[in-house]
Amino acid sequence: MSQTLSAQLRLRDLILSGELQPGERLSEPSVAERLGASRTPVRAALVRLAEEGLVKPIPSGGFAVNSFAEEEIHDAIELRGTLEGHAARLAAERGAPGGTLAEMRRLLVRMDEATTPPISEDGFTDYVALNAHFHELLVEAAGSAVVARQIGRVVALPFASPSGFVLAQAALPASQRVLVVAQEHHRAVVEAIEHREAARAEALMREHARLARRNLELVLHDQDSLRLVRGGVLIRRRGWA
Amino acid sequence: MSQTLSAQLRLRDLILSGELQPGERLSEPSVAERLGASRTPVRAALVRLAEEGLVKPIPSGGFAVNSFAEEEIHDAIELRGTLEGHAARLAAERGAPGGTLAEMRRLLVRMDEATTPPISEDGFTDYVALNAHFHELLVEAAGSAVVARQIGRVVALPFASPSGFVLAQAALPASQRVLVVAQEHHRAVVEAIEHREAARAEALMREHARLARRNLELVLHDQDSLRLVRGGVLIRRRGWA
DNA sequence: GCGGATCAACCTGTATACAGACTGTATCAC
DNA sequence: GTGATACAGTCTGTATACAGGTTGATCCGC
Repeated sequence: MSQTLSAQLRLRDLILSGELQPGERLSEPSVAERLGASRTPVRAALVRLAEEGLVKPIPSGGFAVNSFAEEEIHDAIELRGTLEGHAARLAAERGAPGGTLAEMRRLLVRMDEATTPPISEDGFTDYVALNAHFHELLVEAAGSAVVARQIGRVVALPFASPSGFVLAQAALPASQRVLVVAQEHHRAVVEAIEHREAARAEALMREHARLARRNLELVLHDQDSLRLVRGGVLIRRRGWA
Repeated sequence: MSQTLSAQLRLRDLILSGELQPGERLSEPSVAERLGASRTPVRAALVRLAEEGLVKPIPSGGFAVNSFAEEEIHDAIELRGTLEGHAARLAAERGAPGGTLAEMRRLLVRMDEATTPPISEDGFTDYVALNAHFHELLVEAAGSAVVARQIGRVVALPFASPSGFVLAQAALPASQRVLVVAQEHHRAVVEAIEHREAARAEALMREHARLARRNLELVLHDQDSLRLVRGGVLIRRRGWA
């Protein structure tokens, strides 16, 4: 693996885990020393993380760890809903590849299994992985590289991703009901794509993203569950320090 | 200005003007010599152009000038429609800043003036600038940095931008009618945002982008007008070499 | 004449040196 | 005590050297 990629991955981890605090300046020499690389790959990694949004350029040069207002995350999730709705609509209008749809149906069955009560902790973990895969397949079903790229950029922020709040939400009382509804959305959108019901497919994915928005609000006011959200340390809560 | 930024801008110009052919490999030393900079800022510029999409990473390392299939541009324009629809909906739902709306209304008047028949060539040029500004204001009206950033990324490709085909279309017979319709969309979307008619605002911007798609098709089969499209040389036409 | 191996040129990825700019602190004047 | 200023440390942006790998061409064998 290249030094640049390695630096990018490890730096991302350091930021998302909170080891590097939001607002902290990331000077190239210090990061280079910490990662055991030279400045050149570190700089390249910083540029890419800035593209992702985890890191923000400082006007006078260099980068600092970014932080995110509650409203921004709100917007990012809603935007994901619109984009996934766009993808679902395209898939329905143009027809999705049979193989992709078949795989989505297989996933549905496995997600059902993972979420039949009582849901174990492993069940939740499995669900997160399956859910992520399902959303990837949805993008694939749209058959558009342009759309895939764009969705990839929104989802790069972990708390905007489809599984961002699932694990944290598992600790909350309403978790099972939310999962049931989410799973119903999954099932319905596959059906809508199969039946070429474009408007329905689009509306479903928008509503689906709303579940994440609701989870965001619940989790934000529960210090403990927020710790379970990857990158949660980067979130600035309303009326907080 | 930094060497990196300068290299980025000039390299972009070289690519969009067709001086660097699609598919051509851009080796860092050759580009550096051509631009009179060293490899370091050239490499940084290439990374950013790759982010924009004008340049594509080669598996074995380095970059080549990218090219775009007709379908990709189709998809990019439709995606822009969805995103601008999203922005218009947000503006209507949340309420747009009064100053922004007022400026949009002033722009409408000036665009009317630029497009009252007979439309001069200057009229078209003016319209392109005003139209670009209008679309920027629409994004501003949504009041979401996340959305603005995302739209900015789609619009970075010049043929996916709101004014991408206006100039080329000016050479076509149906140009005046298209402009009348486009301008009606502009007027209606401002009205919809003012009246908080979110669904209408969204639908209008989607339909608005469809005009660009129609222009794309017209222009693609007219070699002469294609030359007027910035970045037109990068477009791979269906069933062409 | 054609396919494969060898070799040379070139290119990328990385490390590092250097100049100019910036930040923050400590000192001095008021 | 407060504000401005000078200075030192540090950082970024850039140039350049070097190693490993890739590409393309030439030459040889069949």
